Amino acid sequence: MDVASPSKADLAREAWTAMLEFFFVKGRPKVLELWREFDLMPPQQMVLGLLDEPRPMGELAHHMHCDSSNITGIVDRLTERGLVERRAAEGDRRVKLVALTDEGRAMRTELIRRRTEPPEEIAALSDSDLRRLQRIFSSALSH
Amino acid sequence: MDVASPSKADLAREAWTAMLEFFFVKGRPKVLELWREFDLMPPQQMVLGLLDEPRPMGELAHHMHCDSSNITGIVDRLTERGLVERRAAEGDRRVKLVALTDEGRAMRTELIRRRTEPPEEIAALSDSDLRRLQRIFSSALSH
DNA sequence: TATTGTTATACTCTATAACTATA
DNA sequence: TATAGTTATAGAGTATAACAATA
Repeated sequence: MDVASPSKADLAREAWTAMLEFFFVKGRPKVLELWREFDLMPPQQMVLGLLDEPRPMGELAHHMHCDSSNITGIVDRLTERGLVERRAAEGDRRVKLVALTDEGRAMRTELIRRRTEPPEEIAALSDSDLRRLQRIFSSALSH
Repeated sequence: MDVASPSKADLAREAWTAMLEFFFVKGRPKVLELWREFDLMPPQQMVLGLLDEPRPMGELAHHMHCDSSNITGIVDRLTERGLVERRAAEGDRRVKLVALTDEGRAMRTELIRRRTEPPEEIAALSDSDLRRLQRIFSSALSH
């Protein structure tokens, strides 16, 4: 092993470490900023984000990798804020569909707009870098 | 605006969205896995990660972007587990230094090793992609 | 007076287990 | 019996405000 040319595994680990640091440490202030701006904790933001259409409680729990009992509380709080409502599902009366209210839909749109605003360090990259990132992570998401 | 060549702002937003999805949605199971594996919640992992050397409570709070009252509880729980201890700081008796125990140091090493293991989707990238990622995010971290 | 860290309080998230209504 | 969702409970994270010890 040549010290000047690290193994591929080392290279991957270095790159991964830098990315973790960027997203989970340097990016933390932005998470806190959105939390305060919308007065929505991350799990509430996640539920709002999932509601592109009405979805059953269980489906929300599945996508959030948490127990469905948590979803009850999260949806309760979103309901108290007037952002979502529970509806009956046709065909199975055990199922409750969570649907956005008009206010919830407006907040979801604004939240997504803010969440997807790239930070300066990304926005300033070259077209070549941006295209490469887009390709790498779109591909990673479909694997 | 040509539909086939999106503006740079759009390109940046697309790339950023894919990255957010990859790290915060697709990556969530790995976060939960480490949580269970070490029985350490993310904030406890973060404190352990910061302790490359003994640090004052306030410095931990600063790096975690949270109130110092939270650190009291987190350090209490790490102390009960025998992973860290509070020490007096020389020169200012108000300050308490949080230091790893031997057991804490061993767990920190293992935790960092596991955290920095790149997922398959990254490990499988070409050398060229990996080098590009390394360059982009190292640079982003120093800005 | 100002700063460091703790305590008190309230709310949210998280999991597990027991429960209700429905299938 | 099995499933969808809720309730009960306990532990952890978060913030704010009030406090003790020290500077």
